[in-house]
Amino acid sequence: MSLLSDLSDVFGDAFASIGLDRSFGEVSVSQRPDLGQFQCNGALPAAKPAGRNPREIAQEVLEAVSGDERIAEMSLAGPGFINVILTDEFLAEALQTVAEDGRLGVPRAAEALAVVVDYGGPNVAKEMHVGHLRPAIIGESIKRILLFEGHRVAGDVHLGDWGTPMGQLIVELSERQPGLPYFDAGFTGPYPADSPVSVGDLQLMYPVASERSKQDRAFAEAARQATVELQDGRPGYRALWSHFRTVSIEAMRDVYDDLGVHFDLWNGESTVHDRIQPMIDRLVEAGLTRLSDGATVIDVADEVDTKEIPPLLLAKSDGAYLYGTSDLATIEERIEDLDARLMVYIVDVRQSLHFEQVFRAARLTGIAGPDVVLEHAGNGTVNGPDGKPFKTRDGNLLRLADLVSMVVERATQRLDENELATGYPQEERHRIAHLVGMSALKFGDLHNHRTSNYIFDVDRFTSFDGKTGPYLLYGAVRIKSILREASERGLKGGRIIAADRDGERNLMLRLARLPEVFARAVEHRAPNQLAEYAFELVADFNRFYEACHILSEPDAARQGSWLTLVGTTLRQLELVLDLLGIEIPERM
RNA sequence: GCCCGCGUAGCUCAGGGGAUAGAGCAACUGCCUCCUAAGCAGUAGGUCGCAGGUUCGAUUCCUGCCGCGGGCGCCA
Repeated sequence: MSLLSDLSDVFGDAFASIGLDRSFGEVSVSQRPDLGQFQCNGALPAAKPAGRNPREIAQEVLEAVSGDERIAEMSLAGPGFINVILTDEFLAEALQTVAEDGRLGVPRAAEALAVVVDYGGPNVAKEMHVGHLRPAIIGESIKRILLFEGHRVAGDVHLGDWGTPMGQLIVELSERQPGLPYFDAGFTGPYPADSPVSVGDLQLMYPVASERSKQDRAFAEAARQATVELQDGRPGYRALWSHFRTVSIEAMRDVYDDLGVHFDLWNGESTVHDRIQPMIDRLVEAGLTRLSDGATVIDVADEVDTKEIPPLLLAKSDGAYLYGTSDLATIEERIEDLDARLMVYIVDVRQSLHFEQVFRAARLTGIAGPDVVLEHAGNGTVNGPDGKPFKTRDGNLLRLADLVSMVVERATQRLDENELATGYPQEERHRIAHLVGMSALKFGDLHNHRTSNYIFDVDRFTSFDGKTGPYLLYGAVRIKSILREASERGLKGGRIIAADRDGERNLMLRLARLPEVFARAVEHRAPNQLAEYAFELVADFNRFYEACHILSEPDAARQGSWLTLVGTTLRQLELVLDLLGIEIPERM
């Protein structure tokens, strides 16, 4: 399988052979490359329970392993570290296996699960802003990671399309355009096919209506009433709402398309509306709820809790549902309709208490059985250069569409400054600028840990130097260029042979590490692990490129080996960047 | 008040119980008759917030404190 698991087996056997637990044989990549490629520290934790000296144990393990043809050198160091260096022949064989593997060494999950990744969460009629950036980028990556692991994954944008704001907009519009048939209770239809409002109109109306609800009690009451009627199915309101939803989705899709973020499901709170009342009735009948100040709640606190967990509100005292209610019903819907076994929510970490409540409620009510995993993989925020939440000069949240065009404009400037992609057709140049911009944006975001807040800095992200998206794209394009040139000269990749210099050996060692990195990314839902790997891979390739002049190499076998190595590097880079949602241009 | 997260190089950030804590930027020194120099090689830069504890070993796990941010039933 992977180099690390193979080596762990070897050392596990050795520990077993001297009567110690084989789990002590775990091998990791060396932290001291000057002393070895890999290390096994098992003798240290093994010493205490065995009541023995760790160096003595390490010495016996070392002797038990010695003679293994795959290992070129071993040494005992410090209090009981075992350093390992592989033979170049074995390393070459291992890489040959990676090169021949369609999955580049990464195993599939033992069991393919139906998974829903819930990310996005924009609201109908409301402009998308910076706050929607991280869930979109991280969610897209986590979806791709789980998909590659072999699961059946559906990404759900999960719109906010069913709450009080919908009623507010209906009332607001009824005042602005009272003559529309949607407001005429006696109208028998059919309603116009075209929306009476554009998404721009909605986005202007939204804050106005929202503000009025706070100031004007009559308006708020009318909005509440409209919301109830909408949810009860009043035809005119439903028809109008449907227009709101449609024009909003069109606008969202434009932004998401620019970001390369794609959803399988455009569901929302409204999707589960019909399930909510029956669900509540059932829970009430089962005695799982209670009334609290007129509201229907479900207690989710547990005696062993160290913190106070308030009950989840299923229905307000006026009978209206809350978002926790639809979240609970959505869990039920996904299990029943999609047979979902894992749901991952990529939502701001600040919502963690809410998810804790919803997940507990799902458990307590039996909606989610023990075979269903519910997970809130929270994300941090995007901050401005001052370290505070990103705002525009006038104090508003930056529109996501503006952020995207800002990055693409800066990327275009960078191309100009560096006289790159000059002489290309205008259309290709635009495309390259877009891809460079997106790589900058996404890598700038994803190389941070999922839960950290980070400072957004266009200049730094779009820089052509250092740890940036453009650096990765450059590396990938350079590799493509070499392979194109090789192909034109009729050169072909051959079997990988033993490395004879560091630049080559280090690239091989890097390429063998993907399985562990991928496993870690899956386990922690941590795309930054893959982002870091992509950077290290390109950096190792650049060193290899410096040390090994591929196209002029006179030894045909070595040149063939190098070409396979270059090809494998490109395939891994394409895979990893694709898992991050980053697309590579053909040239730049 | 209770709970959650963060505090690592001048800046932006990684870091999986292990040895000498890393990267990028910024600073400084080198390398283009050679596959894209958007690159490579090197130098310098640290009480890992503070104090305890667990451990053979703690930046990592636990407790307390300080600082910053966030959350805490009828919004989402």
